[in-house]
Amino acid sequence: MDAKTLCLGVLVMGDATGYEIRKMFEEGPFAHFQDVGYGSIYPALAKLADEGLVSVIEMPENGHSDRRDKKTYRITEAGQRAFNAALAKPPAPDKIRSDTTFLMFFAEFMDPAHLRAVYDDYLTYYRDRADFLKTLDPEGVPEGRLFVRGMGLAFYEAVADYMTENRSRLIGEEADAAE
Amino acid sequence: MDAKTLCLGVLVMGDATGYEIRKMFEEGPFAHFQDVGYGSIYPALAKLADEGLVSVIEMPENGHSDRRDKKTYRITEAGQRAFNAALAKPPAPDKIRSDTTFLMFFAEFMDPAHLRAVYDDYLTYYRDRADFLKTLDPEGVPEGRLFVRGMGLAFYEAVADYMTENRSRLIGEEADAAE
DNA sequence: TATTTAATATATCGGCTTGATATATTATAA
DNA sequence: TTATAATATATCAAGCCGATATATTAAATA
Repeated sequence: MDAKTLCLGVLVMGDATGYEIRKMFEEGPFAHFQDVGYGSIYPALAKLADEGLVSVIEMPENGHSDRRDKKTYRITEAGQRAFNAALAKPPAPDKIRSDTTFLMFFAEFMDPAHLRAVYDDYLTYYRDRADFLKTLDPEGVPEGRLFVRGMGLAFYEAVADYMTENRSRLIGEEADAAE
Repeated sequence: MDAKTLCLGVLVMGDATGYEIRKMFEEGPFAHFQDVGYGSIYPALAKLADEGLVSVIEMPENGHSDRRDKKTYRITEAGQRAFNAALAKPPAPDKIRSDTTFLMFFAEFMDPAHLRAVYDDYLTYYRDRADFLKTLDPEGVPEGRLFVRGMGLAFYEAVADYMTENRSRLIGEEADAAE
């Protein structure tokens, strides 16, 4: 899924600036299964505007502001069609990059204290992500989004539970005593 | 984790060609949490050789072969040190790219038959991956690798179970009847 | 046996992404 | 009032990705 399609996906849900699009992937509803940075978003929006798939609204509501540079993007009808076409294509296989898992794979080569710190940070992160998803209100959210949210929760909890139950397999007592 | 470190990780487990390194990430023990292609591996191996972190053995065992181009790589002592140093650094956060999840997020916009095909392919893939991990023999495998294998299994099963239990939320009966 | 297909193996290249950085404004907190 | 955090756009070098080209060797099929 290229940056252009990801941007269109955000824009079908409503107008947004490049900054707001980024937030959707950093901490918003896409955070647990997609990522895209400014370095991809701004060029993608420029191309989409070139192709007529989005329109640019410079400074919408607060008309009297001095702020010249804020640009809000809106998907066009052609953009809607392009997005639907992208959804109709067979998706690429999942791609997961977990450096932490790579470290745990080589646990034998690692300093026990460092391994323990990495392990517990990772476990905390996964538990926090799961807890966060549980706080979200399902009211008025389309079924597709709720389904994906539930799948993210299942995933985060499975990993966190596994790491809680199997911690002693990688983390020795000395490492715990060390702090 | 850059391509150089990933290659070193494979080589600490034994000598390998670029092709064999790739297989480790495509279908081998790293398949469920890392990926790297030829376009990264061959340049990385060249750089590692330049820096003295790996040595190159051209045509090892079958001495009389006509095959001139096969290159087997072996990690050096400096390479071992470089790898240990890479393991000691704090790992980057996980990065997940699931185009299929992105599609399911926008289930409302999709053709039901296509959604169903995508859904069931994905579910089958996850179930197959889980089943495959269960067939592996734990005999003689270091604890770190077994731990990671178990975590992969927990992850695959959690997703497959969720998708089995919640299928009807996204996939209607018409879509099933359509085939 | 001959031929085709699949697997092994190296390598490159354009386009795209990543992560860092620069810059400036606006809102909030101290 | 001042400092800090959040909002916002943009660019760039380095590196990665997917596709492609090429060739050999092993296995399967006709």
